[in-house]
Amino acid sequence: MNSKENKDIEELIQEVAEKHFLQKGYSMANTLEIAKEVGCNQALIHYYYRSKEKLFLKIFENKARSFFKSILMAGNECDTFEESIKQKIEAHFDFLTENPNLPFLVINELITNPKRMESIKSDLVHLPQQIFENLGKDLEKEIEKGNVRQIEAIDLVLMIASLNISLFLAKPILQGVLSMSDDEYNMLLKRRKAENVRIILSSLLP
Amino acid sequence: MNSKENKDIEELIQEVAEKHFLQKGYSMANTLEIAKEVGCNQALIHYYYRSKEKLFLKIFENKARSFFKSILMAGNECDTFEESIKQKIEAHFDFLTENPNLPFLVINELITNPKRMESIKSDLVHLPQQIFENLGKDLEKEIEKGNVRQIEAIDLVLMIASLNISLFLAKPILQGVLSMSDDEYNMLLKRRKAENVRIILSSLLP
DNA sequence: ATTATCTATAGATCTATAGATAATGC
DNA sequence: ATTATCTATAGATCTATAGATAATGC
Repeated sequence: MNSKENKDIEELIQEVAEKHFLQKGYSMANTLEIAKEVGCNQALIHYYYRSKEKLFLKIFENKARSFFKSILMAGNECDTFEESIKQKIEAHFDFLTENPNLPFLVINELITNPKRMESIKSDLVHLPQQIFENLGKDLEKEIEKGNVRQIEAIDLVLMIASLNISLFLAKPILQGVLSMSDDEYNMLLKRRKAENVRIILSSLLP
Repeated sequence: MNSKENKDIEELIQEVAEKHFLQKGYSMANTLEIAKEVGCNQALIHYYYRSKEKLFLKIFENKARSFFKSILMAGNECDTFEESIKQKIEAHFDFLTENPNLPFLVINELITNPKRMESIKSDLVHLPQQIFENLGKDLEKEIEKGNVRQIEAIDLVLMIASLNISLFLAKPILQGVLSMSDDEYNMLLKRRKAENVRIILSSLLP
């Protein structure tokens, strides 16, 4: 509340909307509840953003971009290959810790509404390039040196993303089915972060 | 069409609804379109199932149960521990191949609507037991023998589930961002199935 | 007679817009 | 004067129900 009072309502609408979209996805979020939480009426959202769809896209395109980039962002100035992979995994994990609902949003929207892909595709055409130019070349070198078994960059990226992201998608399952408390869940996260590094590095050995 | 004509409309409604719920989730599926595809009017769905919610629960409870059981169902009559883990991973993977949208449905519903958990919880209270009674004990034995490193059953289950399920959740990403064709995606699946077995087994080594 | 299926529509929910009013900047 | 905010409501969409009609089984 305190810090909110000073802000632009326009900005505040976007922040609250972001929260709602991340928790419920596009179709289950609604402008009336967003307005309620902002403390304005529902029409004002349209005054600033024209439509629910435009408001969503403004948020989603940014979020999706950072989601996809998060896996490649770190570890580029490391001494050893092993260290750079470790950095990537941990940075990705930390990003997810800060954005725990983001995988749900991106996956949910891309599965239920294929048109979403079009709106973010232009941001992402360079992604395969980036993967292959950086990680792919590093991998090739290490494979040649005999430090790493034959593996494609895409498989490594998939493995990292899978092991990290699943933990955040599975939160309600872990808490509901296995009756984990918040504390237990957080402890699991911490343990899995280290485990994921270990698993992935050991799976790269020849 | 051919085989559909003979069936009960009641049964047909459930089948079509299942398809729609799996593709769109509860809130984005609607009874009018289900009726259209069935070839009846929308009121008939309520005649048989009373409400959209009741129709959904009838489907979801079954589906969720099989989703959770799928990871434990195989490999109980194997000669070696290694073989039994391999069987479990592959059986789980094959189950997902037959039910590629099921992870989306279960995860999506549990994240967006916490009440769903209540409706399936009674089916699942025995799950932790099952995990620990079977897999947990096997693991302990192997750890004692020195064949397997120290690891908890829950971590092994998480690893298997993560690596397998992610591939099916990521389908639109793989096809959209990396421009994979159906064929390429299916080849990736096949490769990953073998890879997942390999990764998991190697990660269990001391 | 009973069960299955249809038509028609009420009622809820949600987005979007028109038009009124209040706040702000010059 | 212009911009921000509000009230009120149209219009779309969807679920659910009431009541009519058709099909079925005895």
